[in-house]
Amino acid sequence: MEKKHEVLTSIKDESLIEKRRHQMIRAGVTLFKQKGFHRTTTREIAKEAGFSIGTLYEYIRTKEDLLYLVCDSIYHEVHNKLSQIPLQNGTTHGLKTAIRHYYGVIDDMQDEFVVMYQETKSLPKSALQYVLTKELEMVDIFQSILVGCKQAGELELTDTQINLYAHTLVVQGQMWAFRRWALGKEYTLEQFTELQIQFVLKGMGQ
Amino acid sequence: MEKKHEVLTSIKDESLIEKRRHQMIRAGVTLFKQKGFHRTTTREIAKEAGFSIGTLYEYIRTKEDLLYLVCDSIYHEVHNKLSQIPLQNGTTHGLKTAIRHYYGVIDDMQDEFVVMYQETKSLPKSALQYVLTKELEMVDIFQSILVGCKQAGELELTDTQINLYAHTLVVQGQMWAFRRWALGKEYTLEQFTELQIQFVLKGMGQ
DNA sequence: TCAAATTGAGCGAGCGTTCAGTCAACTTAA
DNA sequence: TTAAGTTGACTGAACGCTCGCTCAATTTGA
Repeated sequence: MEKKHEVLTSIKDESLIEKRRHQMIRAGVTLFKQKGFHRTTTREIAKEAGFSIGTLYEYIRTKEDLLYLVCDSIYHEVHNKLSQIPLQNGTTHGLKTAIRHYYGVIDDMQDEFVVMYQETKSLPKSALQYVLTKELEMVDIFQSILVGCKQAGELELTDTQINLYAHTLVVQGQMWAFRRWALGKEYTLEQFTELQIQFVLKGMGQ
Repeated sequence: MEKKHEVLTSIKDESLIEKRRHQMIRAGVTLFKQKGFHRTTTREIAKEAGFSIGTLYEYIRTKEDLLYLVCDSIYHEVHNKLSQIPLQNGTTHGLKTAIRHYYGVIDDMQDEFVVMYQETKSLPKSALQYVLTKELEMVDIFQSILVGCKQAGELELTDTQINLYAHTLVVQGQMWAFRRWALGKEYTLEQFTELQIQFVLKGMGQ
Protein backbone atom coordinates (compact mmCIF):
# COMPACT_ATOMS: atom_id res chain seq x y z
CA MET A 1 0.00 0.00 0.00
CA GLU A 2 2.74 2.42 0.99
CA LYS A 3 4.55 1.88 -2.28
CA LYS A 4 1.45 2.36 -4.35
CA HIS A 5 0.57 5.59 -2.66
CA GLU A 6 4.05 6.95 -3.15
CA VAL A 7 3.83 6.11 -6.79
CA LEU A 8 0.44 7.70 -7.15
CA THR A 9 1.66 10.76 -5.29
CA SER A 10 4.34 11.42 -7.82
CA ILE A 11 1.92 11.25 -10.71
CA LYS A 12 -1.24 12.84 -9.44
CA ASP A 13 -1.91 16.27 -8.05
CA GLU A 14 -0.71 16.24 -4.45
CA SER A 15 -3.38 18.49 -2.92
CA LEU A 16 -6.14 16.72 -4.75
CA ILE A 17 -5.02 13.43 -3.27
CA GLU A 18 -5.09 14.91 0.21
CA LYS A 19 -8.54 16.35 -0.39
CA ARG A 20 -9.93 13.07 -1.69
CA ARG A 21 -8.32 11.14 1.17
CA HIS A 22 -10.00 13.38 3.70
CA GLN A 23 -13.34 12.97 2.00
CA MET A 24 -12.94 9.21 2.00
CA ILE A 25 -11.94 9.01 5.67
CA ARG A 26 -14.78 11.24 6.79
CA ALA A 27 -17.25 9.19 4.79
CA GLY A 28 -15.71 5.96 6.10
CA VAL A 29 -15.96 6.92 9.77
CA THR A 30 -19.51 8.14 9.34
CA LEU A 31 -20.69 4.95 7.69
CA PHE A 32 -18.59 2.46 9.67
CA LYS A 33 -19.90 3.82 12.94
CA GLN A 34 -23.44 3.52 11.62
CA LYS A 35 -23.30 0.08 10.06
CA GLY A 36 -19.87 -1.36 10.61
CA PHE A 37 -17.14 -2.00 8.08
CA HIS A 38 -18.56 -5.11 6.46
CA ARG A 39 -22.08 -3.84 6.07
CA THR A 40 -20.86 -0.69 4.37
CA THR A 41 -20.43 -0.99 0.61
CA THR A 42 -17.81 0.79 -1.43
CA ARG A 43 -20.61 2.37 -3.44
CA GLU A 44 -22.02 3.92 -0.26
CA ILE A 45 -18.63 5.22 0.76
CA ALA A 46 -18.08 6.84 -2.61
CA LYS A 47 -21.53 8.40 -2.54
CA GLU A 48 -21.05 9.74 1.00
CA ALA A 49 -17.65 11.10 -0.02
CA GLY A 50 -19.24 12.86 -2.93
CA PHE A 51 -17.81 11.02 -5.91
CA SER A 52 -18.15 7.74 -7.78
CA ILE A 53 -16.78 4.25 -7.12
CA GLY A 54 -14.46 4.62 -10.03
CA THR A 55 -12.84 7.64 -8.41
CA LEU A 56 -12.71 5.88 -5.05
CA TYR A 57 -10.58 3.19 -6.59
CA GLU A 58 -8.24 5.75 -8.04
CA TYR A 59 -7.19 6.55 -4.47
CA ILE A 60 -7.29 3.17 -2.69
CA ARG A 61 -6.41 -0.32 -3.85
CA THR A 62 -8.82 -2.19 -1.63
CA LYS A 63 -11.64 -1.51 0.78
CA GLU A 64 -9.32 -2.56 3.62
CA ASP A 65 -6.95 0.25 2.69
CA LEU A 66 -9.65 2.66 3.71
CA LEU A 67 -10.09 1.04 7.13
CA TYR A 68 -6.37 1.39 7.65
CA LEU A 69 -6.53 5.05 6.70
CA VAL A 70 -9.34 5.57 9.19
CA CYS A 71 -7.48 3.86 12.05
CA ASP A 72 -4.33 5.76 11.27
CA SER A 73 -6.09 9.11 11.29
CA ILE A 74 -7.63 8.30 14.67
CA TYR A 75 -4.25 7.58 16.22
CA HIS A 76 -2.86 10.73 14.74
CA GLU A 77 -5.61 12.74 16.32
CA VAL A 78 -5.32 10.98 19.69
CA HIS A 79 -1.59 11.50 19.69
CA ASN A 80 -1.99 15.14 18.79
CA LYS A 81 -4.39 15.79 21.61
CA LEU A 82 -2.42 13.80 24.20
CA SER A 83 0.85 15.51 23.35
CA GLN A 84 -0.76 18.83 24.20
CA ILE A 85 -1.06 17.77 27.86
CA PRO A 86 0.84 20.17 30.14
CA LEU A 87 3.43 17.85 31.64
CA GLN A 88 3.97 18.00 35.38
CA ASN A 89 5.87 14.81 35.72
CA GLY A 90 6.26 13.17 39.06
CA THR A 91 3.13 14.56 40.65
CA THR A 92 -0.19 12.88 41.14
CA HIS A 93 -1.61 16.21 40.09
CA GLY A 94 0.04 15.70 36.72
CA LEU A 95 -1.45 12.23 36.60
CA LYS A 96 -4.89 13.63 37.23
CA THR A 97 -4.44 16.15 34.43
CA ALA A 98 -3.38 13.42 32.04
CA ILE A 99 -6.41 11.34 32.93
CA ARG A 100 -8.75 14.29 32.42
CA HIS A 101 -7.25 15.03 29.00
CA TYR A 102 -7.37 11.39 27.99
CA TYR A 103 -11.02 11.09 29.01
CA GLY A 104 -11.66 14.29 27.08
CA VAL A 105 -10.22 12.85 23.89
CA ILE A 106 -12.26 9.71 24.28
CA ASP A 107 -15.39 11.76 24.76
CA ASP A 108 -14.64 13.81 21.64
CA MET A 109 -13.83 10.82 19.50
CA GLN A 110 -16.25 8.31 20.94
CA ASP A 111 -17.44 7.02 17.59
CA GLU A 112 -13.97 6.78 16.15
CA PHE A 113 -12.77 4.73 19.13
CA VAL A 114 -15.68 2.36 18.87
CA VAL A 115 -15.15 1.92 15.13
CA MET A 116 -11.46 1.32 15.55
CA TYR A 117 -11.70 -1.27 18.31
CA GLN A 118 -14.62 -3.03 16.74
CA GLU A 119 -13.20 -3.28 13.23
CA THR A 120 -9.54 -3.77 14.05
CA LYS A 121 -9.83 -7.48 13.35
CA SER A 122 -10.78 -6.76 9.75
CA LEU A 123 -7.42 -5.24 9.05
CA PRO A 124 -4.77 -7.24 7.23
CA LYS A 125 -2.16 -8.77 9.55
CA SER A 126 0.52 -6.13 9.10
CA ALA A 127 -1.85 -3.24 9.69
CA LEU A 128 -3.12 -5.00 12.80
CA GLN A 129 0.40 -5.17 14.13
CA TYR A 130 0.70 -1.44 13.60
CA VAL A 131 -2.48 -0.80 15.58
CA LEU A 132 -1.30 -2.92 18.52
CA THR A 133 1.95 -0.98 18.58
CA LYS A 134 0.00 2.25 18.77
CA GLU A 135 -2.08 0.82 21.59
CA LEU A 136 1.04 0.01 23.60
CA GLU A 137 2.30 3.52 22.99
CA MET A 138 -0.78 4.79 24.77
CA VAL A 139 -0.15 2.48 27.72
CA ASP A 140 3.45 3.70 27.79
CA ILE A 141 2.35 7.30 28.22
CA PHE A 142 0.59 6.44 31.47
CA GLN A 143 3.30 4.05 32.52
CA SER A 144 5.95 6.74 32.40
CA ILE A 145 3.76 9.14 34.34
CA LEU A 146 3.36 6.48 37.03
CA VAL A 147 7.10 5.86 37.07
CA GLY A 148 7.54 9.58 37.60
CA CYS A 149 5.15 9.53 40.55
CA LYS A 150 6.99 6.60 42.05
CA GLN A 151 10.41 8.22 41.69
CA ALA A 152 9.09 11.42 43.22
CA GLY A 153 7.87 9.39 46.16
CA GLU A 154 4.25 10.31 45.56
CA LEU A 155 3.12 6.77 44.95
CA GLU A 156 4.49 3.51 46.28
CA LEU A 157 4.25 1.03 43.48
CA THR A 158 6.06 -2.09 42.37
CA ASP A 159 7.01 -2.37 38.70
CA THR A 160 4.40 -5.06 38.37
CA GLN A 161 1.73 -2.72 39.64
CA ILE A 162 2.86 0.13 37.43
CA ASN A 163 2.42 -1.87 34.27
CA LEU A 164 -0.97 -3.21 35.26
CA TYR A 165 -2.25 0.14 36.46
CA ALA A 166 -1.21 1.80 33.21
CA HIS A 167 -3.35 -0.72 31.34
CA THR A 168 -6.16 -0.16 33.82
CA LEU A 169 -6.09 3.58 33.23
CA VAL A 170 -6.29 3.12 29.47
CA VAL A 171 -9.13 0.62 29.75
CA GLN A 172 -11.18 2.62 32.23
CA GLY A 173 -11.10 5.50 29.78
CA GLN A 174 -12.29 3.31 26.94
CA MET A 175 -15.14 2.29 29.22
CA TRP A 176 -16.64 5.72 28.64
CA ALA A 177 -16.74 5.12 24.90
CA PHE A 178 -18.05 1.58 25.02
CA ARG A 179 -20.55 1.88 27.84
CA ARG A 180 -21.95 5.29 27.15
CA TRP A 181 -25.29 3.64 26.47
CA ALA A 182 -25.45 2.83 30.19
CA LEU A 183 -23.11 5.29 31.87
CA GLY A 184 -24.40 8.29 29.96
CA LYS A 185 -27.77 7.94 31.70
CA GLU A 186 -26.18 8.27 35.13
CA TYR A 187 -23.22 10.56 34.76
CA THR A 188 -21.87 13.54 32.88
CA LEU A 189 -18.33 13.26 31.57
CA GLU A 190 -17.15 15.45 34.43
CA GLN A 191 -18.81 13.35 37.11
CA PHE A 192 -17.49 10.19 35.56
CA THR A 193 -14.00 11.58 35.29
CA GLU A 194 -13.77 12.81 38.87
CA LEU A 195 -15.26 9.63 40.31
CA GLN A 196 -12.81 7.50 38.37
CA ILE A 197 -9.85 9.67 39.32
CA GLN A 198 -10.84 9.43 42.96
CA PHE A 199 -11.26 5.67 42.71
CA VAL A 200 -8.05 5.07 40.84
CA LEU A 201 -5.82 7.21 43.02
CA LYS A 202 -7.25 5.66 46.16
CA GLY A 203 -6.67 2.23 44.66
CA MET A 204 -3.06 3.10 44.02
CA GLY A 205 -2.62 4.10 47.61
CA GLN A 206 -3.31 7.78 47.82
CA MET B 1 -36.43 -17.62 16.66
CA GLU B 2 -37.82 -18.54 20.06
CA LYS B 3 -41.04 -19.80 18.51
CA LYS B 4 -39.24 -21.79 15.87
CA HIS B 5 -37.04 -23.52 18.39
CA GLU B 6 -39.93 -24.42 20.60
CA VAL B 7 -41.68 -25.98 17.66
CA LEU B 8 -38.61 -27.87 16.59
CA THR B 9 -38.06 -29.03 20.15
CA SER B 10 -41.32 -30.85 20.18
CA ILE B 11 -40.57 -32.57 16.89
CA LYS B 12 -36.90 -33.37 16.96
CA ASP B 13 -34.91 -35.37 19.43
CA GLU B 14 -34.14 -33.06 22.31
CA SER B 15 -30.64 -34.28 23.11
CA LEU B 16 -29.63 -34.27 19.47
CA ILE B 17 -30.61 -30.64 19.18
CA GLU B 18 -28.52 -29.86 22.20
CA LYS B 19 -25.59 -31.78 20.77
CA ARG B 20 -25.79 -30.06 17.39
CA ARG B 21 -26.20 -26.70 19.02
CA HIS B 22 -23.04 -27.29 20.99
CA GLN B 23 -21.15 -28.34 17.88
CA MET B 24 -22.34 -25.25 16.04
CA ILE B 25 -21.44 -22.89 18.85
CA ARG B 26 -18.00 -24.41 19.28
CA ALA B 27 -17.35 -24.23 15.56
CA GLY B 28 -18.69 -20.71 15.39
CA VAL B 29 -16.53 -19.42 18.21
CA THR B 30 -13.43 -21.09 16.82
CA LEU B 31 -13.88 -19.59 13.37
CA PHE B 32 -15.22 -16.20 14.43
CA LYS B 33 -12.23 -15.81 16.72
CA GLN B 34 -9.90 -16.61 13.83
CA LYS B 35 -11.50 -14.66 11.01
CA GLY B 36 -14.40 -12.71 12.42
CA PHE B 37 -18.10 -13.23 11.83
CA HIS B 38 -18.28 -11.75 8.35
CA ARG B 39 -15.26 -13.53 6.94
CA THR B 40 -16.54 -16.89 8.10
CA THR B 41 -18.83 -18.66 5.68
CA THR B 42 -21.71 -20.88 6.69
CA ARG B 43 -20.06 -23.70 4.75
CA GLU B 44 -16.96 -23.39 6.90
CA ILE B 45 -19.01 -23.44 10.06
CA ALA B 46 -20.81 -26.57 8.99
CA LYS B 47 -17.56 -28.28 8.06
CA GLU B 48 -15.92 -27.34 11.36
CA ALA B 49 -19.00 -28.57 13.23
CA GLY B 50 -18.78 -31.87 11.40
CA PHE B 51 -21.87 -31.81 9.24
CA SER B 52 -23.21 -30.22 6.07
CA ILE B 53 -24.68 -26.80 5.36
CA GLY B 54 -28.06 -28.39 4.91
CA THR B 55 -27.97 -29.71 8.45
CA LEU B 56 -26.73 -26.40 9.76
CA TYR B 57 -29.87 -24.80 8.41
CA GLU B 58 -32.02 -27.38 10.15
CA TYR B 59 -30.91 -25.84 13.42
CA ILE B 60 -30.67 -22.14 12.64
CA ARG B 61 -32.67 -19.85 10.42
CA THR B 62 -29.91 -17.40 9.60
CA LYS B 63 -26.21 -17.01 10.12
CA GLU B 64 -26.98 -14.26 12.60
CA ASP B 65 -28.91 -16.77 14.73
CA LEU B 66 -25.65 -18.54 15.38
CA LEU B 67 -24.00 -15.39 16.65
CA TYR B 68 -26.97 -14.97 18.92
CA LEU B 69 -26.57 -18.52 20.20
CA VAL B 70 -22.92 -17.85 20.97
CA CYS B 71 -23.75 -14.73 22.96
CA ASP B 72 -26.54 -16.47 24.78
CA SER B 73 -24.41 -19.45 25.77
CA ILE B 74 -21.81 -17.12 27.22
CA TYR B 75 -24.35 -15.41 29.41
CA HIS B 76 -25.75 -18.73 30.54
CA GLU B 77 -22.33 -19.94 31.57
CA VAL B 78 -21.43 -16.71 33.32
CA HIS B 79 -24.71 -16.82 35.15
CA ASN B 80 -24.22 -20.47 36.07
CA LYS B 81 -20.77 -19.94 37.47
CA LEU B 82 -21.66 -16.77 39.29
CA SER B 83 -24.74 -18.31 40.85
CA GLN B 84 -22.63 -21.14 42.26
CA ILE B 85 -20.72 -18.68 44.36
CA PRO B 86 -21.11 -19.47 48.01
CA LEU B 87 -23.05 -16.41 49.05
CA GLN B 88 -21.69 -14.52 51.96
CA ASN B 89 -23.65 -11.44 51.27
CA GLY B 90 -22.65 -8.26 52.90
CA THR B 91 -19.00 -9.18 53.32
CA THR B 92 -16.09 -7.94 51.26
CA HIS B 93 -14.90 -11.52 51.47
CA GLY B 94 -17.98 -12.48 49.49
CA LEU B 95 -17.17 -9.76 46.99
CA LYS B 96 -13.64 -11.11 46.57
CA THR B 97 -15.02 -14.58 45.95
CA ALA B 98 -17.39 -13.22 43.32
CA ILE B 99 -14.58 -11.40 41.55
CA ARG B 100 -12.39 -14.51 41.55
CA HIS B 101 -15.20 -16.58 40.08
CA TYR B 102 -15.98 -13.95 37.47
CA TYR B 103 -12.37 -13.69 36.41
CA GLY B 104 -12.26 -17.46 36.27
CA VAL B 105 -15.17 -17.55 33.82
CA ILE B 106 -13.56 -14.92 31.66
CA ASP B 107 -10.34 -16.89 31.59
CA ASP B 108 -12.20 -20.05 30.63
CA MET B 109 -14.23 -18.34 27.96
CA GLN B 110 -11.72 -15.84 26.65
CA ASP B 111 -12.44 -16.50 23.00
CA GLU B 112 -16.18 -16.39 23.50
CA PHE B 113 -15.98 -13.03 25.25
CA VAL B 114 -13.81 -11.52 22.56
CA VAL B 115 -16.09 -12.77 19.80
CA MET B 116 -19.17 -11.54 21.58
CA TYR B 117 -17.99 -8.03 22.20
CA GLN B 118 -16.39 -7.67 18.80
CA GLU B 119 -19.30 -8.97 16.76
CA THR B 120 -22.20 -7.69 18.81
CA LYS B 121 -22.85 -4.98 16.24
CA SER B 122 -23.61 -7.62 13.62
CA LEU B 123 -26.63 -8.82 15.56
CA PRO B 124 -30.09 -7.78 14.42
CA LYS B 125 -31.54 -4.96 16.48
CA SER B 126 -33.74 -7.06 18.73
CA ALA B 127 -30.97 -9.52 19.56
CA LEU B 128 -28.69 -6.60 20.32
CA GLN B 129 -31.23 -5.31 22.79
CA TYR B 130 -31.25 -8.71 24.44
CA VAL B 131 -27.47 -8.73 24.75
CA LEU B 132 -27.45 -5.29 26.32
CA THR B 133 -30.03 -6.45 28.83
CA LYS B 134 -27.88 -9.42 29.73
CA GLU B 135 -24.91 -7.13 30.10
CA LEU B 136 -26.82 -5.00 32.58
CA GLU B 137 -27.80 -8.16 34.47
CA MET B 138 -24.12 -8.86 34.97
CA VAL B 139 -23.60 -5.37 36.30
CA ASP B 140 -26.57 -5.91 38.59
CA ILE B 141 -24.99 -8.97 40.17
CA PHE B 142 -22.03 -6.93 41.32
CA GLN B 143 -24.22 -4.01 42.16
CA SER B 144 -26.28 -6.05 44.61
CA ILE B 145 -23.16 -7.48 46.21
CA LEU B 146 -21.91 -3.94 46.72
CA VAL B 147 -25.25 -2.91 48.17
CA GLY B 148 -24.94 -5.81 50.60
CA CYS B 149 -21.49 -4.63 51.65
CA LYS B 150 -22.80 -1.16 52.17
CA GLN B 151 -25.74 -2.28 54.27
CA ALA B 152 -23.48 -4.45 56.39
CA GLY B 153 -21.34 -1.43 56.98
CA GLU B 154 -18.29 -3.01 55.35
CA LEU B 155 -18.04 -0.40 52.62
CA GLU B 156 -19.04 3.22 52.64
CA LEU B 157 -20.43 4.01 49.22
CA THR B 158 -22.92 6.39 47.70
CA ASP B 159 -25.49 4.96 45.30
CA THR B 160 -23.71 6.78 42.51
CA GLN B 161 -20.46 5.06 43.37
CA ILE B 162 -22.09 1.66 43.66
CA ASN B 163 -23.41 1.81 40.11
CA LEU B 164 -20.16 3.00 38.63
CA TYR B 165 -18.04 0.53 40.57
CA ALA B 166 -20.23 -2.33 39.46
CA HIS B 167 -19.53 -1.34 35.86
CA THR B 168 -15.85 -1.00 36.67
CA LEU B 169 -15.70 -4.50 38.11
CA VAL B 170 -17.30 -5.95 34.99
CA VAL B 171 -14.99 -4.03 32.67
CA GLN B 172 -11.81 -4.81 34.56
CA GLY B 173 -12.60 -8.47 34.19
CA GLN B 174 -13.12 -8.12 30.46
CA MET B 175 -9.72 -6.50 30.34
CA TRP B 176 -8.20 -9.93 30.92
CA ALA B 177 -9.89 -11.24 27.79
CA PHE B 178 -9.12 -8.29 25.54
CA ARG B 179 -5.61 -7.50 26.60
CA ARG B 180 -4.26 -10.99 27.12
CA TRP B 181 -1.85 -10.33 24.28
CA ALA B 182 -0.13 -7.82 26.55
CA LEU B 183 -1.10 -8.83 30.10
CA GLY B 184 -0.46 -12.52 29.58
CA LYS B 185 3.24 -11.82 29.16
CA GLU B 186 3.46 -10.23 32.59
CA TYR B 187 0.95 -12.01 34.79
CA THR B 188 -0.73 -15.31 35.48
CA LEU B 189 -4.48 -15.26 35.99
CA GLU B 190 -3.92 -15.60 39.74
CA GLN B 191 -1.50 -12.71 39.93
CA PHE B 192 -3.76 -10.56 37.82
CA THR B 193 -6.78 -11.44 39.91
CA GLU B 194 -5.20 -10.74 43.28
CA LEU B 195 -3.65 -7.48 42.09
CA GLN B 196 -6.96 -6.28 40.74
CA ILE B 197 -8.86 -7.31 43.87
CA GLN B 198 -6.34 -5.46 45.98
CA PHE B 199 -6.58 -2.39 43.75
CA VAL B 200 -10.34 -2.38 43.56
CA LEU B 201 -11.02 -2.86 47.27
CA LYS B 202 -8.53 -0.19 48.15
CA GLY B 203 -10.15 2.13 45.65
CA MET B 204 -13.52 1.49 47.27
CA GLY B 205 -12.13 2.44 50.61
CA GLN B 206 -10.96 -0.73 52.28
C1' DT C 1 -5.58 19.61 -28.01
C1' DC C 2 -4.67 16.23 -24.86
C1' DA C 3 -3.54 14.37 -20.48
C1' DA C 4 -5.62 13.99 -16.12
C1' DA C 5 -9.66 13.03 -13.75
C1' DT C 6 -14.07 11.09 -13.42
C1' DT C 7 -17.93 8.20 -14.42
C1' DG C 8 -21.04 4.14 -13.79
C1' DA C 9 -22.54 0.04 -16.35
C1' DG C 10 -20.82 -4.23 -16.14
C1' DC C 11 -18.33 -8.37 -14.50
C1' DG C 12 -18.08 -12.49 -11.90
C1' DA C 13 -16.51 -14.62 -7.64
C1' DG C 14 -18.50 -15.84 -3.67
C1' DC C 15 -22.05 -15.59 -0.41
C1' DG C 16 -26.36 -17.12 2.42
C1' DT C 17 -30.00 -19.94 1.76
C1' DT C 18 -33.07 -23.69 -0.25
C1' DC C 19 -34.90 -28.09 -1.42
C1' DA C 20 -35.30 -32.47 -3.97
C1' DG C 21 -33.48 -36.47 -2.98
C1' DT C 22 -30.98 -40.33 0.01
C1' DC C 23 -30.73 -43.68 3.47
C1' DA C 24 -30.44 -45.79 8.02
C1' DA C 25 -33.46 -46.67 11.62
C1' DC C 26 -37.78 -47.65 13.01
C1' DT C 27 -42.85 -49.25 12.68
C1' DT C 28 -46.38 -51.96 10.95
C1' DA C 29 -48.82 -55.94 9.73
C1' DA C 30 -49.23 -60.43 7.60
C1' DT D 1 -39.94 -63.52 10.86
C1' DT D 2 -39.73 -60.40 7.31
C1' DA D 3 -41.21 -57.51 3.63
C1' DA D 4 -43.39 -53.15 2.92
C1' DG D 5 -44.00 -48.67 4.55
C1' DT D 6 -42.68 -44.51 7.15
C1' DT D 7 -39.82 -41.24 9.25
C1' DG D 8 -36.72 -37.40 9.55
C1' DA D 9 -31.83 -36.29 9.86
C1' DC D 10 -28.81 -35.42 6.50
C1' DT D 11 -26.67 -34.03 2.02
C1' DG D 12 -24.82 -30.85 -1.54
C1' DA D 13 -25.89 -28.97 -6.11
C1' DA D 14 -28.28 -25.12 -7.46
C1' DC D 15 -30.20 -20.40 -7.07
C1' DG D 16 -30.52 -15.62 -6.70
C1' DC D 17 -28.19 -11.91 -5.32
C1' DT D 18 -24.68 -8.81 -3.46
C1' DC D 19 -20.68 -6.24 -3.74
C1' DG D 20 -15.65 -5.41 -4.61
C1' DC D 21 -13.47 -4.06 -8.42
C1' DT D 22 -12.53 -2.80 -13.67
C1' DC D 23 -12.32 -0.19 -17.76
C1' DA D 24 -14.14 1.99 -22.01
C1' DA D 25 -16.21 6.18 -22.56
C1' DT D 26 -16.76 10.88 -21.25
C1' DT D 27 -15.75 15.33 -19.06
C1' DT D 28 -12.64 18.76 -17.38
C1' DG D 29 -9.37 22.28 -17.55
C1' DA D 30 -4.93 24.15 -18.77
